[in-house]
Amino acid sequence: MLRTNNCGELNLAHVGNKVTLAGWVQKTRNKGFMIWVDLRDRYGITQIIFDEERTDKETLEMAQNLGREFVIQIEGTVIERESKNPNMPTGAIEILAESFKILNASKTPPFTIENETDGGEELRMQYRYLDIRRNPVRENLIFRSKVSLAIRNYLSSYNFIDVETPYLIKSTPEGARDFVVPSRMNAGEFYALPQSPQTFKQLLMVGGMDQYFQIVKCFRDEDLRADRQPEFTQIDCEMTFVEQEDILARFEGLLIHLLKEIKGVEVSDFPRMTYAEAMQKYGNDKPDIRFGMEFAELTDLAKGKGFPVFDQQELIVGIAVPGAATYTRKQIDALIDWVKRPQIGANGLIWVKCNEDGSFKSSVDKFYSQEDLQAWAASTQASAGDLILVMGGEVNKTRTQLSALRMELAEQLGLRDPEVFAPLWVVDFPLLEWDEESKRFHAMHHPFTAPKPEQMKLLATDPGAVNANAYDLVLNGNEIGGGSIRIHDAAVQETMFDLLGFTKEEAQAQFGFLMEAFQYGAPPHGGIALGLDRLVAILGGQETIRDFIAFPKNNSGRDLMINAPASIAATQLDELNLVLKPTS
RNA sequence: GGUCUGGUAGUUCAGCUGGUUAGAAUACCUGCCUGUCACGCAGGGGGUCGCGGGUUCGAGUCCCGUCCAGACCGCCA
Repeated sequence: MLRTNNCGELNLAHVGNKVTLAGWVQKTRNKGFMIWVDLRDRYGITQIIFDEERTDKETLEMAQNLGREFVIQIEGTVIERESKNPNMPTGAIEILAESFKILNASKTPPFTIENETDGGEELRMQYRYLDIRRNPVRENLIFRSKVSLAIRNYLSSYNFIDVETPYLIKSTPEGARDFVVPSRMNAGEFYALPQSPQTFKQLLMVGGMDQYFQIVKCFRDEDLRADRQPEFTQIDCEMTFVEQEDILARFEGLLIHLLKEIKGVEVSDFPRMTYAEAMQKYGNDKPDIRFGMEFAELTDLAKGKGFPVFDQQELIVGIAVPGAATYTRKQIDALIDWVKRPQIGANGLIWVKCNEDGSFKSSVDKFYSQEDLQAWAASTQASAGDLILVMGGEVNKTRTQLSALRMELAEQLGLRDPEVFAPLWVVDFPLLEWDEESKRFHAMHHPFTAPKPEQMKLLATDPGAVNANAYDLVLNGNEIGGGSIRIHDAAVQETMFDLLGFTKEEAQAQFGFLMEAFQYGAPPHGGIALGLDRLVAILGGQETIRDFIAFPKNNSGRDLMINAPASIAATQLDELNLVLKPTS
């Protein structure tokens, strides 16, 4: 061992001990007569002291030349500090250096290795190994490891078996774009990296594994976001001989366990909300229910009162913003501009101030009486001092727009407290979703999701109306998991592919193996997959997942550190039977 | 594919309606300093203002293009 102790554990009890420490030079403070060196490792910082009287001259001179991030090994004695630092765990002691060795010098790092670094995102990603030396990033990774372990412990205690599934699989047209890997041995053919181990976990159920889980990388070749990476980690689970209730109970238990274990927070009995209800009350299938501002439909109240803008709208819907009646003209105009941005795309925003004296002041006073506005206030559950904001238009669009505004206001009003956790289940998702562009149905969840048994007949007559036993686990406005009861009957699966526009041949070519498996005694089964990156970030009080991933990719899907993706040699292309299209 | 914001010292940023030699903080280097711990003090070095073109007597500043980065929309079964 190059050390007898780490840099975070020594205290007054160790005074007099001869120790050897190794670590990085965090900082040196050179007073001439004395040099202090803060030595850092994963466990903490210990102050090393060199001084004129107690250190030999040569060692002292060598210490003058130590730079930030040098890796050194020092031998010395633990002594009590003359002036202690109560802010650090090792602040009562220091190491009087007798000798030290530079294990490796360091160039001056491009940014400071401090909790509050001066480095920007790009630079930090380029030198991720330096960023990981900083406490916040290191703690996030340790936090992730803790969450991951708690998940394994929980699932193992309920007899889930961890099984690895392959990464080199087959491309399918449904869902996200695949990352594709050329096969050298099979000219002109390609593997795809899994978007999820979906079919494999179902085949494990057919194989009698009964309860499976895997903490597994998944790959989707789609554009990135703060909470989306092209490779991400799922907690993938599947259970046999279960109904929706069983799965919800088990995974509600998992989140309860995690919140208690990791955050010391007690939650129970997650609310259930149907998809339809979520859309109606929050305009969103992953509502943040840490705060109110629920939608109130004002269509009947606002139409036919001579306000031409509203008279022709399909839906008129409002929210009451708590305590915002004091907003100035300027603040309200800013909100109106905000919803008019192309990203939101609203035409406008009507406002009503609920004055303390019970009267109302609105942007549509010309068209609506105080009684009308009173009715709006009652409907939106606005009280004195609140500001009612109302939008109108086509149903889905308007809900989406108002939902974005609701989230923005919550952000502005500080209602999204990262230490408050409000989980819920959104259930009864539609099985299919009509896609205008391709003029066909898409699976809302995925093509293996089972229709609700009592609605099976509807499948032939009105497939768009069929719901599924599909559910999402939502936490603080983020979808952290989703799953369903699966189809286990070959004929039903075939019908499903048919509805999704597959020909028999296509279905056979792409998923024949699954439908064949279903003919060998496939048991009823269902499951769920939770996004680990997102879950960890939210538990850690953040919504950007990058700092919880050791080596994340940037907005354009690049790894700035290793500079990937990169072109490959012509010989490699040859071997893979690939020809590059010349870029114009 | 689209919208918006940004790119100036190693780093994070300021630089107004175009006008002397482009600044601050921090980091770095040198010296001083008898208990520092965000040490302090004095001094110093450090810039192709992303790149290309244009307008102008004059461009970090205005215009066009382009590249890069970030947020978002589309997309993400």
